[in-house]
Amino acid sequence: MHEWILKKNNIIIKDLEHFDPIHTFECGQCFRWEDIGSGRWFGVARGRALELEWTGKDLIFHDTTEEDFLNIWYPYFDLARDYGEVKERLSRNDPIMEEAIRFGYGIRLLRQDFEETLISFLISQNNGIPRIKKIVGCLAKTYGEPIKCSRPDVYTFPSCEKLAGLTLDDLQCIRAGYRDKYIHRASRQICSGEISMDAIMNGSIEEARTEMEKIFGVGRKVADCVLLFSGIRYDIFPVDRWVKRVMAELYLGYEASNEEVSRFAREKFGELAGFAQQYLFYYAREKKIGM
DNA sequence: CCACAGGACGGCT
DNA sequence: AGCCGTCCTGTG
Repeated sequence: MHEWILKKNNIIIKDLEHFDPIHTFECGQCFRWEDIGSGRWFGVARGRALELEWTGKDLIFHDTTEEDFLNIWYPYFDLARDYGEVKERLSRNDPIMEEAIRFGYGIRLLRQDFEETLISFLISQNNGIPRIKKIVGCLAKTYGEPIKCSRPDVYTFPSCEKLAGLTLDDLQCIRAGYRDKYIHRASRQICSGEISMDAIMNGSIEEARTEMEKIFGVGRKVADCVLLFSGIRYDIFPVDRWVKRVMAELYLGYEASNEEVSRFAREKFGELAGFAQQYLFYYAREKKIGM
């Protein structure tokens, strides 16, 4: 447990290591955090809004309660994990990974809400990050619940229950294109109980993937992203174009199939494969590998 | 005007 | 089981 202090309505973790908001929020795992300047970021997660400040060594949670800090933000930012150990184990005998970690040293894998992660990554397919953020923001604004906080016009991410009640026509306004039918059917599948959350949460990796891929619009890539970014499992290595190219250039020497890249990485990085994927993804984008 | 973007579906062989 | 045309929309 990190030491923290409560000062007025703010909670401060002093001298936090292995964190940088740019690395964490810009590594492709989340779409609702915004740089508002002066080291501050504003985001919405798990039905709460938060203004986060990073001084370079202290992390400040503005206007929050101890209860929300402990129940929501501590797990959300994966603060219980020893990232020093993760990095040490990943970079042992691996100078490539050591270099990648030097670039993205402040990455943390956020434990995001399952439904939000699912819908967000359905939207992500065949789309760039700016447009994903735009659609997700519009979805929240149109169908989420308003949140009272320091900033105006802030909304929760709508639940699948809410989305399941909408028609395709209702979804047209978010401009998600052909993905709107994925949102429509997927949210209904989640609510109807057709999808076994037990298989996803507690099954083997094969069982979890098979169950995820029953969801309309979910293929291997989206399934793996949701399993990783909602904190269900970490021994998983989502392969997209970027990761495929960075793996070809840094490790394999040739462009292997997604399946082969994923197998190779899971064998090499084991239970830390998910962390390795994030360091490599961030590194690939920073170094523009694969453009 | 056309290519293509951080995929998946569905129909074809 | 693998290949490939197609899918909305915004941006270059």
